[in-house]
Amino acid sequence: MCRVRFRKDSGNSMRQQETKNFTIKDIARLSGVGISTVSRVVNGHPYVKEETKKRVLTVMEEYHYTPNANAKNLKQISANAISVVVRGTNNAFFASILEKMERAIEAGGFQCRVTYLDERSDEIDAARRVCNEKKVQGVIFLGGSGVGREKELEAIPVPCVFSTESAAAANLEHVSSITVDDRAAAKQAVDYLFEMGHRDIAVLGGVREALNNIGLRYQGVLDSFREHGMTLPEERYFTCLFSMEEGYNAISRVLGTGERFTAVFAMSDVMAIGAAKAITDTGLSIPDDISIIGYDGIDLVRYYNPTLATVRQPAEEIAEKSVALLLEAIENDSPARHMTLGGELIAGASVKRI
Amino acid sequence: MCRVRFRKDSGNSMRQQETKNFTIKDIARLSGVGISTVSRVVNGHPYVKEETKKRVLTVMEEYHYTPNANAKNLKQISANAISVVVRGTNNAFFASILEKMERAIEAGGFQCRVTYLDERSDEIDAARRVCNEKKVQGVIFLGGSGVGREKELEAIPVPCVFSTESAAAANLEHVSSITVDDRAAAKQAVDYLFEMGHRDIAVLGGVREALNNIGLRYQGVLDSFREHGMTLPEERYFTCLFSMEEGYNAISRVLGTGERFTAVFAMSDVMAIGAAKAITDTGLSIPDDISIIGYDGIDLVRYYNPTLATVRQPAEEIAEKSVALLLEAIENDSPARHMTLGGELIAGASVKRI
DNA sequence: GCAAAAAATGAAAACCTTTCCACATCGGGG
DNA sequence: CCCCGATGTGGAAAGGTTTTCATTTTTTGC
Repeated sequence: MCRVRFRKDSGNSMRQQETKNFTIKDIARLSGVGISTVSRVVNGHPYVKEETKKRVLTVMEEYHYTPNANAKNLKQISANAISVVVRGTNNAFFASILEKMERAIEAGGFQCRVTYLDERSDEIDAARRVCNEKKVQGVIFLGGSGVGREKELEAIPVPCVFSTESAAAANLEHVSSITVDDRAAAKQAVDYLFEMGHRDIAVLGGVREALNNIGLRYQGVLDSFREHGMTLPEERYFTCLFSMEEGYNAISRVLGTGERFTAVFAMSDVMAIGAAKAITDTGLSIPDDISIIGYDGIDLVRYYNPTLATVRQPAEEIAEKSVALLLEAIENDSPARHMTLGGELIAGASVKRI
Repeated sequence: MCRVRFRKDSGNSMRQQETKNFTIKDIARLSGVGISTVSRVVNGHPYVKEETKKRVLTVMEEYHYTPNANAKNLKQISANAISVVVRGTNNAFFASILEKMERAIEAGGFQCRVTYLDERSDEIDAARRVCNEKKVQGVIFLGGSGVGREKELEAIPVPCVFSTESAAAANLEHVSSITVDDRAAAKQAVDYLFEMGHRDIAVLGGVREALNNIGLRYQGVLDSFREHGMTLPEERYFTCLFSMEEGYNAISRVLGTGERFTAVFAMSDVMAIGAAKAITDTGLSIPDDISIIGYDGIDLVRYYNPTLATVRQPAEEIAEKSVALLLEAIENDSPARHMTLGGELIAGASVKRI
């Protein structure tokens, strides 16, 4: 009776199914009221007689009515929502920040709308789209940089916060940023290795570019080497992508050639885990033969064997501050701010004093 | 000049920013053509003079025009899209399936639209909403069961596939399913432990309910015990949630009481990792003191120390078959099918023969 | 050159909702 | 009894797009 699904009886060409979506109009007709009354019921507005409301709700229930969010968003002006644009799914570090952001945003009385970006898509484009469509009042970019794109950012009509990427557009009045001092944090990691007596240190990282996190972490590495009166030989920097598999492959390859070093700094924990496995698979021991320290501070490092040392990026604080800054900008029209947080060295059984 | 952002000059109450979204109409006016022409340019339809097209594109570029997806979806009938409704983010096993599904869907010439569900939301509701709004032609439920909700599923006007959850609604002509034989797969894991000489086996799993995956895996465990002429003592079944932390806590607690066993079967790999760390933190060795085998076959098990034995659910095949079944149902109107796949035992250094 | 076919274009309807405005009903106070 | 405010209700416009249909322009074939 509430069946809404038909198939064409023919069995030939277009077997597309015909569907009838119940609209607010149908519900209005079926319950003998006007569409505005149904709308009021749906949205819990006052000034609907109790009896009418009950009748409409019954009909809605019976016909499985669901409001069409497209039409709603198309019409509605203010949604009290914040959008988070995340670069890449499947990233444990971002996932943990995102989770905390969601909580903070909801605690602030806003809805949270997450957009996941794949490699192909552009974050500023995505943000503009979200602003247009969903009528959000602020945007957080998680893992996007927006560097050199001031002109396009200008076209975004709501306050923005760039979170975790080092180089946010710093000269726009509506664009704030929260970043970790990657250079100092990476230096901490390498300092720690030196402090533990290591002299032959390898670095596992990504492609070094001047202004991104990787470049900054690399600078931090160099800082530490310099401060200890040494230099990082180019053949001790191994480039790979940020995944366990890539970390594994990179280190396996190197160790396979007979190359040896006493410690590795990996620019992300997942890389570090891949590297760690490569080391043990080669028959070497962590930390007896090679020490290893990662970067990020994902949960997993605590559960790995041995516990991995790392430099923790303060996910909690990044999330909270990002949201706080954005809410402030939205609610008090306060100017853009740029905050830098510090990393925290987390010791672990993966580093040995030699 | 292409600035579209203003602030009210007052500094007092409503500091909401006023925005002007450029619409297709604006672009039409600004480039001196009709709106239908702009629409054709945007969507790459034929029958637009090269010159006109160029002019419109220039204007679009200049004013950062982005089509409003709400309006688009509101109007558009057929989108050639498939929706995947995923229960829960932050699940490595689902993430790997999802990734493969996305590829398969795009290879099949469809767009893939992912909806992530949090604990609060209902998957069938979400699916109905997606069907209404986005005009998708099929739905895959990743990790949803739909059991006992035939009536509601009937209201979904497109073919559906339930993926990975054991108990899909089996009597609807448009609802297919792909599942793993959890009972047999779990039995394999425990059989393996018996085969390796273990007699004192503990099980780490979730809340057992008759018809869900956990319940089936539990049945498989009992099957194995029975076949080996033994029973699983109730105090050897530890209930916990599916996370590293919970696995760690559960096993730590037990080991802390001095309780001992020679092997653990954990009903998910993340649990197994937590458990493994709890074991080593207690000063025991894997596999010398306690062997451990997990379930799922996430990538991480290969990189853990020691390599974790597991029963791999064939993620690749689950994804491919799910999509294939759905495409078949969409394109050939073929009837619903229900497939069961097998698990694959992956040996690992975490299990020792005793 | 001319007719007809093909290409190019624009106007307007439709998609589903919210919201504004107008109207109706109903007590109660004068 | 009348008017008024409060309460309840419906009609219609608006929001941005796609699509159909009609119309104009261009090309093609003879």
